[in-house]
Amino acid sequence: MRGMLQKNHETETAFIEEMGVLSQADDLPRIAGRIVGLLVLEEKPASFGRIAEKLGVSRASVSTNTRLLVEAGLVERVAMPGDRQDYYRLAADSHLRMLRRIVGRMERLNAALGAVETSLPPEKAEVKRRLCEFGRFHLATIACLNDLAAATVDRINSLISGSERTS
Amino acid sequence: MRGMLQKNHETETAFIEEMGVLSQADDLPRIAGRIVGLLVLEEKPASFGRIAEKLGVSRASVSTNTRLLVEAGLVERVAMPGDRQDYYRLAADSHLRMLRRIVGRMERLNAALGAVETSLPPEKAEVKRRLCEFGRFHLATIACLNDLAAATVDRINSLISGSERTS
DNA sequence: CGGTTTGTTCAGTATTGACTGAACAAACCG
DNA sequence: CGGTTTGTTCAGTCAATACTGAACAAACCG
Repeated sequence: MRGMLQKNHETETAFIEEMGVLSQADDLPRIAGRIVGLLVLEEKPASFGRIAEKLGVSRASVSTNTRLLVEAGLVERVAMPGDRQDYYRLAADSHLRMLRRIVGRMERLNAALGAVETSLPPEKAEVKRRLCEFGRFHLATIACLNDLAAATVDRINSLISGSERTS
Repeated sequence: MRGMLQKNHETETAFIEEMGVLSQADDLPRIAGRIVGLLVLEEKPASFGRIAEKLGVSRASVSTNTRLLVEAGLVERVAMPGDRQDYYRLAADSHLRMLRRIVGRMERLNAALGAVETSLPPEKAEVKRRLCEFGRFHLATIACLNDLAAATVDRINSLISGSERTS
């Protein structure tokens, strides 16, 4: 039984660390990703102090990274009545936000791509063709992800209307 | 006219730099991304020396990063008859490879996610529900991207069979 | 009020890993 | 063979930035 719990704990930290690594690929500090990972696994909103303690990081880091996450819309700050501490939980649409971040990056690349394509002299037909294909591919990916986002919005809406959020 | 060319050059370097930044989000050094950007814009396969010169980086960096890119399947090393230098060009399916890298990362996260979900005690129903939704979302995204990949494979095949690659 | 708890900010440290230079290996050339 | 060109490798440097500690501000409590 003890072994079970230990193993459980290990997989949890593994998951949290994995989220941390992943976050680096998303222009976010590793701690930010670990916070997200922790919040995914938390039953109730987690207090500022709890986050610092559980992850073993300074309060400064918690402050900075929660701010980043709230700005990115991935995490929500919630107030607990009768407690002065700040509490945090995953945003209901955190998936969407992550998706939108990816899409945003692709769109930025696409803009640079379009600019260079139009500024290219006509004799570079082969390069133009390649750029065009590149752009087409990106647009297809963006469209695909946007569809997914729309579908997810629907799912969330139906979930929320179906059963009210546990406060 | 001179201004045109200048502007053209600026957008090209802007594009190359953008690719460099993007590559960091893909676990690749910035120079690797810049090499890809350069190869996108090159009419013919680019020589080892040309890459180093155009990007203003050391031969060591070119060597390391081309190796990374070839290993990742994003770039191909080609031989030019009568020239001892190595030449590089974009892989025909470079888009796909990038896509697969993204999918691979999502699958890795999904594995950690599944592990923690099964190891979780039954009383944490809310967390389980959240994890399940998270996983479902990832699976949907992966499926979506795989469809896109399949479609792209078709496009490439038809392109190749339609007009032979200009050597 | 002073004292405590909580959160922010910022200067400084520490770490990570990209990038380089130099030494090396290999293939060509005279 | 020596000399040249090309590519690789590796130790070391450098830069970017994540993270911390400490000083600070703000809100609460006695």
